[in-house]
Amino acid sequence: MNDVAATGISVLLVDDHPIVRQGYRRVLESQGDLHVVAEADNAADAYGAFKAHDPDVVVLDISMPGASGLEAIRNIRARSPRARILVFTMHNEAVLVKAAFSAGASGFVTKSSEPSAVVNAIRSVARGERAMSDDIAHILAEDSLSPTGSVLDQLGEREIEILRQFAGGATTEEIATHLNLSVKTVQNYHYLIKTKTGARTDAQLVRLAATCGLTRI
Amino acid sequence: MNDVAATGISVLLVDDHPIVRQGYRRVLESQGDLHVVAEADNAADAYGAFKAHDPDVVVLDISMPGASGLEAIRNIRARSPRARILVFTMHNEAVLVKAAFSAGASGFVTKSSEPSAVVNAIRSVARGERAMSDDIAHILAEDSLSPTGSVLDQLGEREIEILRQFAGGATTEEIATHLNLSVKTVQNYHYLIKTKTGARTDAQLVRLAATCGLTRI
DNA sequence: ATCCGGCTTGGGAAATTTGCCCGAGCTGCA
DNA sequence: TGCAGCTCGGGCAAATTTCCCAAGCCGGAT
Repeated sequence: MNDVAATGISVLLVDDHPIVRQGYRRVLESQGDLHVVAEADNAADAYGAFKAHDPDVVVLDISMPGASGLEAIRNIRARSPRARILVFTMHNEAVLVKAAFSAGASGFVTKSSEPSAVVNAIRSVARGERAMSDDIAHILAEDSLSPTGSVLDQLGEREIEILRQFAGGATTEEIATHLNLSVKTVQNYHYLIKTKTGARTDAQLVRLAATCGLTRI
Repeated sequence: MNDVAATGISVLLVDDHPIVRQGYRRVLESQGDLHVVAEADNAADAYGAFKAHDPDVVVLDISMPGASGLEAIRNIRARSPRARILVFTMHNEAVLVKAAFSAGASGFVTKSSEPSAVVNAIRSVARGERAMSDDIAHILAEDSLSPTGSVLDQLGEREIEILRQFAGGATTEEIATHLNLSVKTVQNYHYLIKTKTGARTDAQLVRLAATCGLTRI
């Protein structure tokens, strides 16, 4: 491996919003040492782009249609354990953060962070360090202290993803398509989530998701 | 800068993610005719910034924490009816689009749009035209409904009451009992409300009720 | 090595709800 | 008088939800 510090840091941007990618690209490139060598707008393309360009850092938003972003992380890491992945998203739920790290992410930064925090996180991750924004650290700290787990802790990763999409207004079929599952499976998850959380109504489910920060209203 | 009209279009950016604002700013300013004169990261500051800078166009994401973005639109328009507001968000639910337009927005563009579509929308809005991205036009076309009013204006007294209880988490039977109606009638109202508002999902209904202040979450 | 438990994925079948059509009573209004 | 709109519910096919079950997989415990 050559010296990253001398040549700069190559970045693969993964986000489903074209304009957002454009913006990030400009912000990162204005730093001088960061170079966006490729972009992808979905989890499926992310690994292809990674393979083709072998970037130092992958910056990706985990809230994408198609396969879950967590899926993408595992995907990339399974084939390239050296990969450095920085999750960059608007979500800040403790369960999500933990899921991302255990999936193999090297860092987790929210979009509420200052641009400087984001670029510093990219540099940290490129050096092989772990990185997270202050708000994430705070949330993880609180979480580790609280004896009463959030309701979401009872839910598996898939369940959380489905709950998020459901609360966001997606139909069962849309979720099935996004996640490449059968409608039947999504229906079963829907039911499972309700029983696990104790919600007796779809509306209660949405409120629950909202109060847990899974969705914004 | 003497004549704004001759020198380009001044823009106020409202989005709660600093990095995202940075990115938009760079994308817009690279166009030459667009100038970001101010930014705000919440609905409350948006009007202050508007008053201070009198921009030609306000570009804002309605999915912000704190006060609803719709609130912000109404706020600005109430005091400055000339204001041109372009909603720029990742959401693409028909109910939200209609709510935004009836709140006084001049345009609605999703973040899935190409950057060129976004800047063109800004130019259109600056000229006083209405603008929306193709996906939004498609969604509204499908929706193909009555000329607007606030979404709640289409609903009768009973419908609103039932929507409130439903969004609050009540079961169909519970609502029927509370209001002394047959379950069948409540079911019919449920259906009616969905078709009238264009909500395709119970979750969308809850979100709608929440954004209209019918229920708190 | 083996077993256990949990996650994920779906089948099946009964129960319930939805989607959409309908009619009827009531009110206000032209 | 008549129309229009809200309120209330029946009917019925289609879809969804509700439960229960099974199989594969994986990680941890024995």
